[in-house]
Amino acid sequence: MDTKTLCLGVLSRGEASGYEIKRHLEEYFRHFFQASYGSIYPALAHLTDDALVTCESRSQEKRPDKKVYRITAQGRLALVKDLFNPPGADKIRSEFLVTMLFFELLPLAHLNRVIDDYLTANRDFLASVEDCPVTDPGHEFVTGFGRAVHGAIVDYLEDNRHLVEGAALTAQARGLVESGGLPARAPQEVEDRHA
Amino acid sequence: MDTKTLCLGVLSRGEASGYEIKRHLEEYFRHFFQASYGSIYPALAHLTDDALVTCESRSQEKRPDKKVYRITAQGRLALVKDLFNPPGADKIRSEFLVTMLFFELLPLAHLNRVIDDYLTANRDFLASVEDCPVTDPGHEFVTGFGRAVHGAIVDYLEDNRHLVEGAALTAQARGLVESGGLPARAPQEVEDRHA
DNA sequence: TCTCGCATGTAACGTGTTACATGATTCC
DNA sequence: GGAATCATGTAACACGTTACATGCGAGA
Repeated sequence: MDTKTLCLGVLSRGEASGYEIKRHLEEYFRHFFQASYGSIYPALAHLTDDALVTCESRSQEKRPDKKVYRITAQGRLALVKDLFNPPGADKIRSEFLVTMLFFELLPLAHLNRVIDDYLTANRDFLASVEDCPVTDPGHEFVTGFGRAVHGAIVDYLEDNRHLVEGAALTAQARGLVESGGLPARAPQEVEDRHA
Repeated sequence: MDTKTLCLGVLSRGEASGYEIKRHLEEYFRHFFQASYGSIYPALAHLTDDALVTCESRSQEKRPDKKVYRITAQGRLALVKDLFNPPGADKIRSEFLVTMLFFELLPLAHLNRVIDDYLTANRDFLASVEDCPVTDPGHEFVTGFGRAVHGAIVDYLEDNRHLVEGAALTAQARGLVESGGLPARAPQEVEDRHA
């Protein structure tokens, strides 16, 4: 399953240009599949070669030409075949979690910022999902899934960021003591953060 | 951030061979970063070229030689530098969710199976996490994160699989009616499933 | 004027996966 | 006898990202 399948899927619901497919993917797939023009346009070219889609150029006034793609009968068949394969395990790559795993190498202030940013990104995602009208049961299911996961992430971070931040704080305080600094204020600061 | 960083991270906690790094990554990172030998061994070779790690061959009796890698001072510096970069957004690719989005192209029985399998995989993950002893705060945080996310997924699927399964069922029943079949038993079956 | 949205594409590059190749030991 | 674990690596292949290249119109 790759960008080609995604394009076929979008086209199975109606004709579209490469640009429109990108918009569509951004709206519905963003949180579990990413695709850039650099993968969409080559995918569309490949699908056209294989006669899984047809392409019609429409000249527009005051706009660049638009290439409208439509799925063919063979394309629908190929899509169903592909969807019939048992889906592979989710592939996840989270630089955030790698950073957390090695948090002891980072200063507390940096850690705070990284966690704040990650929380903000997740909250933004949740907010953006609310504005998005649901079109069909598949979309509703997938959107709800995203809401559930990102909601769980936000809750978890709010309740458990102290695990790493607390450890980073003590490590930092220890460092200050060893170097003759004054660790006295630091614990107070963290109390404020979470008050 | 790539496999090289991961290897440096593991080595920052002690010497290890390529094989051991793989085991370690599987144990701690599996749910948010995957790495195969095909990426680990070349990464290690590259790190050695850059003097970020050193490599020592140890001959073993009754075993193939082992190459033990150790991080250097420059390696530690490179790791910290890398960890200091603001982590990029999580990259997720879920074939399962793509399948759900286009569920209307699949027969109900197949849909049931796919969802059952996905649920099983998530429950297995949760169970395997319970057996895994926690070693440090970073590990604890990251493991708890995985538990929160996969727990939310299991709960969501249990409560909401009817969204797609119900729609698939009505679509299938409509198809049967149109083709002159007998749709009468199907609704009963689904009642049983979720009883 | 400048940025944003519409609109299409390519080329270089990086990175990872899969399959292949080898080989001994231990446990069932 | 066969599978699993320990152990290392390469080569071909697939795939995707990023930056680059081009160009008009509308609105601030």
